[in-house]
Amino acid sequence: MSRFEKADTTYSFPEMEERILEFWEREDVFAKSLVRPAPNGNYVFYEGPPTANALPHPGHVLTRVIKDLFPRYKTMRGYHVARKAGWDTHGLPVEIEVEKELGFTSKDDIEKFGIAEFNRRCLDSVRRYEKEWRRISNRIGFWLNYEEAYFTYTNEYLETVWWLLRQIWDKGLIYEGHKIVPYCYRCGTPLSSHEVAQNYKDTKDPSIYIKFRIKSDMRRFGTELAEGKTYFLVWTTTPWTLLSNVALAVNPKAEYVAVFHAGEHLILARDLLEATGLDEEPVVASMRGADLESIKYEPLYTFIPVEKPAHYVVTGGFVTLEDGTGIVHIAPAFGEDDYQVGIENDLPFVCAVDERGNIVPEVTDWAGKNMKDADSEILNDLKERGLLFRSATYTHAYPFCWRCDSPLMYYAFPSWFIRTTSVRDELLANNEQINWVPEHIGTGRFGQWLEGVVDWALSRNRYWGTPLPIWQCASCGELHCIGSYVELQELAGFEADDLYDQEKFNPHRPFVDSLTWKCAECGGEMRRVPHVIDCWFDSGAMPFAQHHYPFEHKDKIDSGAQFPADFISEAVDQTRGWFYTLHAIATMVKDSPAYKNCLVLGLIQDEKGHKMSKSTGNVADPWKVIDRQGADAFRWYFLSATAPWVGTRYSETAVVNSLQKFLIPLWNVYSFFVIYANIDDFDPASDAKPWSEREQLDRWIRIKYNRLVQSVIENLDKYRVTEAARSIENFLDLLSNWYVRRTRRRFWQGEKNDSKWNGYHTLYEILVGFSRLISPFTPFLAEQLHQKLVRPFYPDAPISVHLSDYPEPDASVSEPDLEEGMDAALRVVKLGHAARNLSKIKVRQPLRGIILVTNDRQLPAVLEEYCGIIKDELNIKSVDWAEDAKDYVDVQIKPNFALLGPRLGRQTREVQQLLASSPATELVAQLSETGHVVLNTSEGEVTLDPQDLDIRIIEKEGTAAQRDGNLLLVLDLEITPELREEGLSREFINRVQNLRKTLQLDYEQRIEVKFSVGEPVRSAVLKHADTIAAETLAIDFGEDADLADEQPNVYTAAIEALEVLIKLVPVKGA
RNA sequence: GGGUCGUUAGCUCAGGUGGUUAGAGCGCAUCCCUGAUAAGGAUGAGGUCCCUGGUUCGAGUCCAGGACGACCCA
Repeated sequence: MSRFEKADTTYSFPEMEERILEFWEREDVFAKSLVRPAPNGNYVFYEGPPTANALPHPGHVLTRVIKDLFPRYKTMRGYHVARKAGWDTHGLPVEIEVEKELGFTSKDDIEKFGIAEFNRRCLDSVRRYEKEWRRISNRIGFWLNYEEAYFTYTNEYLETVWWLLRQIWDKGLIYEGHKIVPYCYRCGTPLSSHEVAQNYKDTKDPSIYIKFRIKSDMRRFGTELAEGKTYFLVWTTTPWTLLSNVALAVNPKAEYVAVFHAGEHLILARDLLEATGLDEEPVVASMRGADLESIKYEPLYTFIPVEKPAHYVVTGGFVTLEDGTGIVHIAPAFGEDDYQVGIENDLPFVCAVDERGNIVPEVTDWAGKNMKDADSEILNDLKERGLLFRSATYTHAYPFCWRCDSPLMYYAFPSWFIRTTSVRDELLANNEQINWVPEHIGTGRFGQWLEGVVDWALSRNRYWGTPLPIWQCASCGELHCIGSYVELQELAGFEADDLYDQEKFNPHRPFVDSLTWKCAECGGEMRRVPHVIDCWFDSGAMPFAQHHYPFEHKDKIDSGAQFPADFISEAVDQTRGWFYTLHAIATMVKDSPAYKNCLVLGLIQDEKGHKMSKSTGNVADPWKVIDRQGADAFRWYFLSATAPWVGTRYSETAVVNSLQKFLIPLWNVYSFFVIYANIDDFDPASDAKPWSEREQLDRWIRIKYNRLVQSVIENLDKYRVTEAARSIENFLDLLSNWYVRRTRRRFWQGEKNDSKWNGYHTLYEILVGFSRLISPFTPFLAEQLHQKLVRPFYPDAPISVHLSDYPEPDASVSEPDLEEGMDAALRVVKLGHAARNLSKIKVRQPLRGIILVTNDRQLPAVLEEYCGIIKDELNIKSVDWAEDAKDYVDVQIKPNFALLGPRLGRQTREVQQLLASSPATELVAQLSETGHVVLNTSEGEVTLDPQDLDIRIIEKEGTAAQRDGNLLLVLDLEITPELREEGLSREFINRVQNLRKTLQLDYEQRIEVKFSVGEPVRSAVLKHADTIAAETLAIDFGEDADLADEQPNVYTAAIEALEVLIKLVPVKGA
């Protein structure tokens, strides 16, 4: 009868995991973990909502592994971790996905198709991907509360977003302005930077130099310039923007000159004289850019009247001297820099081109023409007026629309902004309260971003998103921001039975666009502005919106129960995404950080170190590895391989490595335990001896285990995942390769004695504790151990390992002598194996002994109790300490640099040389006689005390010796006839054991053995017959000279080129 | 163009506050162990610690400049 379920060594981890998933589902384990007693209160985790517009890739799996680790850990440590799932459902990425499906190329297609239906398709798409995300999240054991997941498109969520916007509105932080965006006039849509980056092409544009005639008095720069024939020379590649020119910009620090050319004076940067071919002309004046500020010039065109002062020189650091003339023409409608300059100098906003790329009617000469087509006509006009200095063509990289290949234009769109610049100080102050892991993100990437924060461009000219809740009066321009559905209903007076059922009331476009009311000021019609908002605002609103705050669950936020978060974690690309929007909204609305600890993950790269992306097609499918190696292997790889914030090169081989390093050895230890516990019918619930009565090795592994618990908790509390995982690996190595290895013999003993029972109890307790310790890391294998080791014996135990308490370190577990001694023994054994290797004498051959040499006076006493283990492990008869070290070692003396360096300074090097050139033995003799060493240096005598010297022992040439620091081990290589016979008998045992294994005999199967072999093996085997019989479980053992290899049950083997015949017959019923 | 991180063995990565023998795992070679082992152990080969300069008695480590790579932002 077996108490423990057999643990095959040919085991499929993925299959085991599938069974455990079923078990979790059947028993509803996650739900049960949520209602566990939580004496330590809440640990708040925010799930950063994935945008459900594509399949998850390995990077997402990493994020989800980390996001699972801490909630599991904290739950087991007595916290309640609510962890609502969430999905980011709005936004351009989703729209593009649907546009692709429907084969759309422009916004017109969407409007023809119908916004309502288009939005419905967006929702369908999101739902579809959400299923895939749930499937993989579930498979890797990422526990989240999907039952109560938040979706950013729901009425509840959206209402909170409106409420938040209203709070920000009430603070006067929302305004309308212009945003320069890359824009395709054919598709009628702005493009995101990602789209722009897809289609840069080399293109030919006009390269023209134009003269702007100066109106101001230039006399102060020289009398020659007073005559009115002085011009600014300006370069541009977009003649059509000249229609919208309102200023010229110079670099205030650069040097400008006026040159005389063809009867006129031209002003440009000195550095660009040669590039414009004016370097031969006489320079009549020179000035700083700053001197030119405010100088007025005649506008080239006056089709559009300006309502503010314009057409003068401004200064700006962005003006470079790399090409052109060092004087830049400014058209605020058509460039980011230009727009900023316009704001800073309060310039008028002139826009001579409409949204379709055509010249506006006011420009009577070219009204209705496409801007590009107007280029040449404008050129001709300037030429006729004598204002064109030179024209050529110019080849440069320029972005084109990735859909229709039209050249993009940078166009100033009316947009709504949040004035985040006015809360910059608060953003920075709240950032101080966040613990960033790694630290540099907080001060670097994130902190610097906050310092240079710009106003948040909030609106988007799109369809599938949270509508901007701002209504404007068509007559007087009065604005109103809506903060709740009730308010909207009162104003707009629509019918809805249920404001939270989208069948009855859908706050999305197009319905919301139809709601209007009379302006309170003038009686005009209040209409909604047409925009939706940036979907990043949605995700940043999740701390509040996931609870429909403040309309419901007001207390969760106000009491601090679910705000701010204790922990969030996403990849580094979220720095300016979710990390920022969470922070900005929380700061503006609550003047608080939104999260206390933020673990920033590196990006997962492909095998060549490049970011995985859909467009390059190097995205690995995580399912392959999960199906083949299992989720635990995947998880362990991410958690142990490298620091999570360092980008990791991902490959299946790497996952296999981590499987072999951790999961397989652990499985083997478990399987070993099960084999012997079943043979001996071990009952874990039986009485265990107190630790004080157990063996050294048992107490030692418990000490190491206790240290492990301490280390894992310390590291996890600091969010140091890799360190925690590595300490687990190191412990497993000690458990498997020292504790189990050294304990095996105890389990092999035939009778059931205390020593054996102590071993079972110890290994059992360690394995059970270990399973809890690793359960946040590898939840499946941990569960397997719990189910097989604990549940059958302790009916009252939690039904899942994830419902048990996390191990706590036990301060009373400490035996410094034991720990030091065993560690030293390990060190000696390592040296012994190394020495045996050098001597090429295998461990099976017993040797007389080892001689240890050290100048550590404590070591012999420390090691005394552990000589038995050393002898056994190294297969030697004695461990001796050398009385006279000189026979085995030489001495090497070096300065103790850490002490002598600061004291001697420059002399250090000379002392080093003197020590190296003096015979070490003499120095040692001097030291033992006088207590110090005196050296004659060029700068006088130097006296060195023992602590100033680093005395090392080194092995003499030609001995089978190995050294580790100041411990040297010498192997006695002489093999006496007795040792030789013993060695041969062990060879024989090995052959029989190999046979047992080949024949797949049960571990306890008794056998009958006959053998036939020549000398010298024969007499060795006969001499040690009793031992051989005992070791191989042979109840009948003897020589049979008549064996022949054709006979049944007779096998051949070889010992040192000598053929051995062995007849092996299992004994029935024994 | 600005910012952040990185560059250490064939590969993947460790190397608080500077201290003279730079480590681990994988891979390779040789050997050992195996009555838990798809395992494990040992030894070996394999390093201009990206380059240049500086600080220092002493630099993989600190400073400056540069090269290359990745990412973010213009």
